[in-house]
Amino acid sequence: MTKPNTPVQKALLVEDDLCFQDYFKNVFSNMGSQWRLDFANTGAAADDFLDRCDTPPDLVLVDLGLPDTSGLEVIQRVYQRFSQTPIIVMTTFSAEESFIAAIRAGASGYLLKSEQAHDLVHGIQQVLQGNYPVSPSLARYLFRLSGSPVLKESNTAFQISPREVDLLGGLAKGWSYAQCADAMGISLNTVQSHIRNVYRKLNVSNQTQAINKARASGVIS
Amino acid sequence: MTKPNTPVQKALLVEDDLCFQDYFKNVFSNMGSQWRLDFANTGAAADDFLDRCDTPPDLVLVDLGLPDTSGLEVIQRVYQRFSQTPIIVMTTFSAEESFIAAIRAGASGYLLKSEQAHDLVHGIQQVLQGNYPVSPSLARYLFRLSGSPVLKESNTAFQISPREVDLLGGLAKGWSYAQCADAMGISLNTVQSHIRNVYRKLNVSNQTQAINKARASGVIS
DNA sequence: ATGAAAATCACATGATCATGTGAGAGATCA
DNA sequence: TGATCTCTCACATGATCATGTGATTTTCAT
Repeated sequence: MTKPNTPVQKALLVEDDLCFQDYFKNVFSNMGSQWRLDFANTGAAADDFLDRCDTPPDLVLVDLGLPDTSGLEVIQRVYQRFSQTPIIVMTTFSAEESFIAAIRAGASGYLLKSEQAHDLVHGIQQVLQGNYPVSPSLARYLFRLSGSPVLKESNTAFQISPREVDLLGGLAKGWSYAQCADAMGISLNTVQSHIRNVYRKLNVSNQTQAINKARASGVIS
Repeated sequence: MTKPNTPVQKALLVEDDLCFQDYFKNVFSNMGSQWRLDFANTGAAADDFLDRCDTPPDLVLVDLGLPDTSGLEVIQRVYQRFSQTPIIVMTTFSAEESFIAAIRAGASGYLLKSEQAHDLVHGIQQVLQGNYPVSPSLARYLFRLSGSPVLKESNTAFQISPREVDLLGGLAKGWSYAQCADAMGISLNTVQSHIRNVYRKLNVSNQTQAINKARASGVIS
């Protein structure tokens, strides 16, 4: 498929975890063809890079757990600017809800970081060939999704409001409702009201599940 | 310092995260001298390796977040067997409590995984030269510690039992007490009994705090 | 062998959380 | 303008969690 003298292709990795940056240097060294890897630690850095780009990148890898801005926004901006560039989403957890949102934002594939290195290589190569790879555990989810009533619920990509994020952040630190109420300057009743809405949006029924799901979706760090 | 023809030194990395294993291959390739890296995914695998060792390893790196057994136990066994071998502890988070315990168990240094690669190289080289490196954020903690009443509290290195770890694992997944009880095959009363002991050991007063502290100490992943 | 710690259970009670219903003020968008 | 959403609050109730006291068995190290 590839000519003897393959030109260097360039990829952008939007990822704040240094460990994972190095991991991907390794993954790309096993990819067969020549690759130049650029890194962006934050959404802002990714924007900078895209501004300075004269030619579209051949591949963009986005982590959904970025500190400053949602990885989804990065995907949207990349897609708006370079609609032909394949975008692969990666998350640490199996965040089913965010999958739908990521694909809608323009992602071409969705891989879990926990995959073995050669599976990642395979997934990336599939994207470059025009396919839409997803991790096995997500594929199972999609299978369940098709034609099931679950579709409607998960279809509405949830939107957690700023105050709800504040609250989740407090709870994630181990604060009680009363402490969160104090810190946020609202009443205990209001905290419970927010929690009720968060649980509905995330489709969970206790704190830990909510925190886990919020983390998995990149809502909180 | 090193002769022109430096002999190959061998290091053991006790770490279950594949990503970090790759990261360390990279770190060691920047170390200057020749290194042979061996890996152990679990505490049991580390024991196996040590049994088969004819000569002591030149360096042991231990992750405190192993799945089967506490990293502390690995440190103790390495120290008992090869008291001259430098042991470096690594954790993802800044776990002040476990620092004291790790040093007592025989560790020579304590580094955070979030450090830059060249800082890790530097820390490792310091250990090999007989120094006791710690990450900057931990150094701050130690400074605060000296001569402060905090010492007594953190001095009591907590030891979470296997069953307690099981329970924390279930809770971290978002399970209720009843679900944990079912999964563990014990009564709800026993779950509450375990929780009471965990809270006392970790000095916390709710689930999220316990999970956070357990994660930070490498008790659960 | 004696003490310490782990693991198991019971009973009990107050605190906190989860959930339901309802409602008013403000912002935004069609 | 009406619909929708966020943010705020109140009242209420059942479920779950946090904590105390006490007890038995097993295991493990001194």
